[in-house]
Amino acid sequence: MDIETASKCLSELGNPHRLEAFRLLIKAGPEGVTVGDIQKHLNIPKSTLSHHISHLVWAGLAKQEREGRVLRCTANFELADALVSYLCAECCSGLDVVQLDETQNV
Amino acid sequence: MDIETASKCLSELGNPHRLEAFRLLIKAGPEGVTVGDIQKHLNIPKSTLSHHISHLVWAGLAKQEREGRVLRCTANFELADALVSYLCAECCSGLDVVQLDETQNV
DNA sequence: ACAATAGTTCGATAAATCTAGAATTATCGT
DNA sequence: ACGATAATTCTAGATTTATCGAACTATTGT
Repeated sequence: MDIETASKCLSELGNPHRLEAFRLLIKAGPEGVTVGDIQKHLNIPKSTLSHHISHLVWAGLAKQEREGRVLRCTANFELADALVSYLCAECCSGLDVVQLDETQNV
Repeated sequence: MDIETASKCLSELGNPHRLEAFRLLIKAGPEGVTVGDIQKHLNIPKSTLSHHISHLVWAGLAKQEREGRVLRCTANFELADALVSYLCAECCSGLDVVQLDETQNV
């Protein structure tokens, strides 16, 4: 992960609609969700949503695959992990971050 | 950390100049660096740099304190850590992230 | 008071982004 | 073939962002 890739990803995630959509993709796991599912959560016009999803795809953070009439979206988990690792290594002090992965409430 | 705060921070870090500047602030530690120091690294006009730094300050990611003629910039380490923790919890699978904090090369 | 240094603020321009309706494409069921 | 569903692409306007020279403010040393 270089700084150009990182800033590209951060820029794309730096939009409330896209961050929320990406969060849904991550939470959905490898099965992903359809564009329609995302729309139900975000409640924005289809064309606007489609534009945001294409941003995520362009940045490599998500991919889309057709399944009949629906398009299934999945997160790029490797890239998401690489981005967080980059931020851990380069852009945070690392004091209070690790334990959050071990357990959320200690 | 809520999603609005997170997307605000990510948006500000989603610019190569600002991400590089912020990285310098983090690496500098609590002593921080001056605006002039940052300019030497980024090699962009003063007014442009000042604009970017004000973005970071506006987002709460950095602060500035006058020391005589120079302005010393420091990162907001708490916010940086909170942002990374948020991303770990909400926006990554968490499989390959933790160990990077323990050691970089295993 | 003056000159030099460090940085910000102003102002203007160019470029990118966000939004969303309308038209279009793709697929499925009958 | 037709209608319904799912989503994209097109187009355009409004807003935001990035850039940077010029002018300005603050501080220090002489």
